[in-house]
Amino acid sequence: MPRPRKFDETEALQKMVMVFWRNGFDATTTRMLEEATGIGVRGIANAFGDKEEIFLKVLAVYTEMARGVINQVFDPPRLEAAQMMFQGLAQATDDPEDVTNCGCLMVNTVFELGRASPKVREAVEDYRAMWREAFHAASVADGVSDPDSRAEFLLGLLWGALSQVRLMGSTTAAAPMAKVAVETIESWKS
Amino acid sequence: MPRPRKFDETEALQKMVMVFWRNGFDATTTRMLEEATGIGVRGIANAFGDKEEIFLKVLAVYTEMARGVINQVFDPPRLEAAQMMFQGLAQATDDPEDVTNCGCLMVNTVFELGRASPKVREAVEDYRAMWREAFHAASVADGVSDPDSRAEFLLGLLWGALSQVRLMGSTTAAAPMAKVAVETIESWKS
DNA sequence: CCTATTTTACATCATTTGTTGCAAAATACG
DNA sequence: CGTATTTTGCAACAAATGATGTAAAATAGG
Repeated sequence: MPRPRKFDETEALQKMVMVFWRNGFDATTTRMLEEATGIGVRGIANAFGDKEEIFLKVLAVYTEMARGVINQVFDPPRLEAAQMMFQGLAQATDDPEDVTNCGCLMVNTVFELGRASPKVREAVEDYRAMWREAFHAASVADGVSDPDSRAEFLLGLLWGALSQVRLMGSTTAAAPMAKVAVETIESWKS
Repeated sequence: MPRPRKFDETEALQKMVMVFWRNGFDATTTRMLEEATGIGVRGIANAFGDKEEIFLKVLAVYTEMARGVINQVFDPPRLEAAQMMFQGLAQATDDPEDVTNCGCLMVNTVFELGRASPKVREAVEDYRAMWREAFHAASVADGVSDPDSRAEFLLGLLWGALSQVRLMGSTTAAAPMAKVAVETIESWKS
């Protein structure tokens, strides 16, 4: 009985992920979301709620994207997988418009919103927990001592490297940090 | 002949440094600057210019503050000084209102403004160059090989650690990264 | 075909916020 | 004491922008 939607929800969400990823929360205007999705403001608000609700849905999509990568690379969970993550992170992208040169949406979000929104903070914490667990499982699988601390350290190093990417606007900026990360992990083995 | 100012310029600037440091550029409103300095908007604009000009002056003050610390700690320039920097960075502050728990104004600024303002970006680059040179001089003084890369790496690690501070809102968040930084530098010696 | 229900498009509203105009106030010099 | 010049405070302005009201449009079921 109702009039059907003219757009695909998940497709629209993915487009909005890119907009927020590239511009952050504040700098993303409703007009930009209109242009990116082809949907009017009213339609967006009708389907996804207000700006914060949209952003939370965007963060959820982003988290699932990352979860997919993690599940793929950390199968089986190994420290080598962590090394691959760091190496891949610092790999140069040919396309200057590549969104990965914007760093990580979660890292950037924390800097922008800080502790302003509890729900956003919660989403970021969940995201961090996901990575922490991946690193922890890898540490356990390779039998290193004190996997808790190792995981925490790797998480910090990852976020630091992503900060560098955002700062310089290029994934190559993380190369020095990635290099030492790989060497450090290597020294943990055996 | 002119009417004299009711406030001290450098004192007002230092107070504004704290406001921007704690809240960032966008979240800092003219009203907050009024409240912090006790000067009206008109007086601030009259003395320092518009918001971007104010911010640039604030960045300059911040840079000089850091330069003072660097000159003190890196005298003489030694890798041990770099180690002390990292250790001090991760030291817990008793006061939860301590502004150092907000991370580094320069790091936070890059995340917020990105490449929006060329002048701001230039100020950040100058700030980074200052630290890079300190690390470089220390590397040269201790005779390590490839001081250029070492300096770049230490700079990246420092910014990564400061990202962690901002993220978690506490200097203790940088402890794991500071620990590995100290160990890594230690391994360079001899 | 008619109707109920949702979507859509357009416009408008309300709020925030950086900026500026204007007149009064204050001081140093002649 | 008078005046020139700057500062100050109040207010209003202008722009950006997220949100919303309203009516037309579209579709599925009766």
